[in-house]
Amino acid sequence: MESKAVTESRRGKLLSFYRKNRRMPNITEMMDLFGLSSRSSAFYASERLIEEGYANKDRTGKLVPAPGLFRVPLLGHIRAGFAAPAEEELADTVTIGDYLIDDPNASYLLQVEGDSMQDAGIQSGDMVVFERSQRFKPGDIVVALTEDGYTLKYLRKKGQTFFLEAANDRYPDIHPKEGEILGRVTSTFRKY
Amino acid sequence: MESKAVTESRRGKLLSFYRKNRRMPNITEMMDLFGLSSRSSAFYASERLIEEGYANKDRTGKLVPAPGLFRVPLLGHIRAGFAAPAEEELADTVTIGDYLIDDPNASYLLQVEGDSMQDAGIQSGDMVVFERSQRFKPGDIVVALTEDGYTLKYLRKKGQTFFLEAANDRYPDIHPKEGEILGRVTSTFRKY
DNA sequence: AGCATAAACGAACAATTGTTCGAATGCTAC
DNA sequence: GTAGCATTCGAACAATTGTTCGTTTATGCT
Repeated sequence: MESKAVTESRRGKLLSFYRKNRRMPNITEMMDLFGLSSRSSAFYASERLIEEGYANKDRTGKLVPAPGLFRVPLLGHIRAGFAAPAEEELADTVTIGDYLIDDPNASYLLQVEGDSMQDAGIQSGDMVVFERSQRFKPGDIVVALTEDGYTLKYLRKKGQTFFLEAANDRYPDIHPKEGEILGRVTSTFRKY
Repeated sequence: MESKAVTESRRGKLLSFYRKNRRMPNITEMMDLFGLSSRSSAFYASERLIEEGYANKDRTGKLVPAPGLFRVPLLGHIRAGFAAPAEEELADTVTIGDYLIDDPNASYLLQVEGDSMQDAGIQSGDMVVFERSQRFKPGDIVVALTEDGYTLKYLRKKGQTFFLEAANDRYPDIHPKEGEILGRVTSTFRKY
């Protein structure tokens, strides 16, 4: 029984279709996509894909992507400087966009220039997602709008007063005015 | 004419529907979604959304998300340590998942543990996307599978020999054997 | 061989699909 | 007001939708 392999190959075609058309195929399109010549065969095939966790169906019967479809293999953990074993078998599911942005309506992007947050692992050119809100606490990396423009800094607290500290010794602290802090950095990403 | 505002509010509803159902609504569903009582009104509304760049239509007439639907406002650039002006008006389009992964079939995730790449802005806990291929060059951050497990290192070249260098002075260089280098790091991301 | 199961097929079903049309309603500017 | 435009409505169209059924072909196992 090579059914597993067939279904796996169809997962690839399904994923390609989804990436190209930004929607899942309907039964007729699956027929073409899989090279079948009967719509009922495609219907049968779709049920296999659902069994494998690659897709789901609406209450209306429409095909919808399941998390498994986007699966990017998570190989394991890189331990310390001197590496450690990792379970190649283990595959976990991460949909990166949704993972990085919790509240799409309050989230904004900033591209970082300069080295003020270098010691916090944020380099020049990195993209920063920040959530516009007043719910931040000491230790958070915050986006502040000072008279000079946007800044990225650690929020610190000394006694009752907040101040902004760069993650780079070469920059002095800043004491922000009321309402200058726009939000909290929730994630960052970088492309090489 | 407040059409712009109405359409903008419908974009929100459309985006919510899409995030919830992982597909775009059909005409009937749009009717319910927008509180209209005629399918032809929803059809008309859909054409407005297409005009605004929030959606598109297949050759089959099905609604498909356009890049504008996922738009995350890009506020501007944070310059140097001492901030710089940024055009709040400017909004650019980034679909993060697609942006970070070029070749979905050859890409894998690793979660970093340890501080060996700290000076390269990769911290413990960061997620690393790497592309499994032999096309890498000196200066790339590569994933190597040594006898101790996975390691993340800079690929360097001295004369004719390659070696692996950590972005942290406390770790020594490694001279990898043939075929030990699995691939090249193409992007990283981190969530706070 | 023979049996059992899996997969594909073609025909048919009612329901839903995107779309068009003409008529009504609302709104803004004169 | 009235003229013009944008929007909504309800009805109707042919085409496509997901699904079911009974039958046929392929595959694996003993």
